[in-house]
Amino acid sequence: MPLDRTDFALIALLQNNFRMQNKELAAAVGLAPSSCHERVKRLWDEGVLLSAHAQVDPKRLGIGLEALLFIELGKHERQTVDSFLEEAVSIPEVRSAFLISGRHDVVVHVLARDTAHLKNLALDHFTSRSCVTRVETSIIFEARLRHELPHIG
Amino acid sequence: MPLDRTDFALIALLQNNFRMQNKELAAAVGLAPSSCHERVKRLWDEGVLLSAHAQVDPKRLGIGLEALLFIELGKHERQTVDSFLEEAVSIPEVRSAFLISGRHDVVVHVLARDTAHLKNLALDHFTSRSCVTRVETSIIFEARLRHELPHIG
DNA sequence: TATGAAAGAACGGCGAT
DNA sequence: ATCGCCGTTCTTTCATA
Repeated sequence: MPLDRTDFALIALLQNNFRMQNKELAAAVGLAPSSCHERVKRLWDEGVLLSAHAQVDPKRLGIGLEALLFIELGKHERQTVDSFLEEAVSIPEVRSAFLISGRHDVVVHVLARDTAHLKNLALDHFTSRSCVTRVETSIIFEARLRHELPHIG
Repeated sequence: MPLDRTDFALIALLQNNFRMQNKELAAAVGLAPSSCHERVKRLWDEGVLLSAHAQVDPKRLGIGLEALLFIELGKHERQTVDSFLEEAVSIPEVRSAFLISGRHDVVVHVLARDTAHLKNLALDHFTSRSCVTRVETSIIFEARLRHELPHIG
């Protein structure tokens, strides 16, 4: 049940490149393909590995602009907050939504074609909502992502 | 070169579930396996598909806490900003870093074991840096992610 | 471009160590 | 828990329409 060094190695490899085949994986961690296959299967079965996703070039989908929306909510009741988050993430242009402590209540990462599209997005889906008291929009100049989570402890 | 309806369908499917096999994919878009295979290969060759990554349960890696750090920089010269971003994303606990317009300069998404770990992270890697004039830390209560990008236009 | 068939490679389960 | 074996399945190429 506890993960060992080999498990962590496999997890790191698959986070960085899920296209790797079992044979390569096995070689990379110094295991026979069959043993490696079994370990990876166990990681799926135990829920350590949750899913896998392809990453796509946003430009090729017509996305020319990304932004963060910093949102303040008027009410902080559970119902209000939950449904706001739920509806936010159901908007296609929304990539992620974070409910946070501090000055802002929610941060939303959105993708848009251009500034006109972004404006409509902000106005139609966020500024206009009754539970939203304030929206601050920040254009993303550069985004750096890391796909590998640290293993702590 | 331009993407058609089938390409978009394949892209959507692979973003949501990269574990899908070519055979399933083919059935899902109504194509023979060989035709489907060729289209997916073309998407890789043309750079529409960039990479694929496994998603891991953070709890299983000892991560009990996520936070956003809102950072203000003293200098906004290219060199300062670039190297700050570069070094930020090279910290294992950093999941993403965004250079943005507006009140804050950089938003960093970090993962930590607990609040003590988060404190050290903030103090050692961010507050202490000479180019950083201010760090605001927000705990993430809830994070919602979407893996499928919208196709616009 | 899409397809079906054929060759090649990988998967996935089993028994032994 | 690891390994090698082997039948099954999928991938991948190619000739054809």
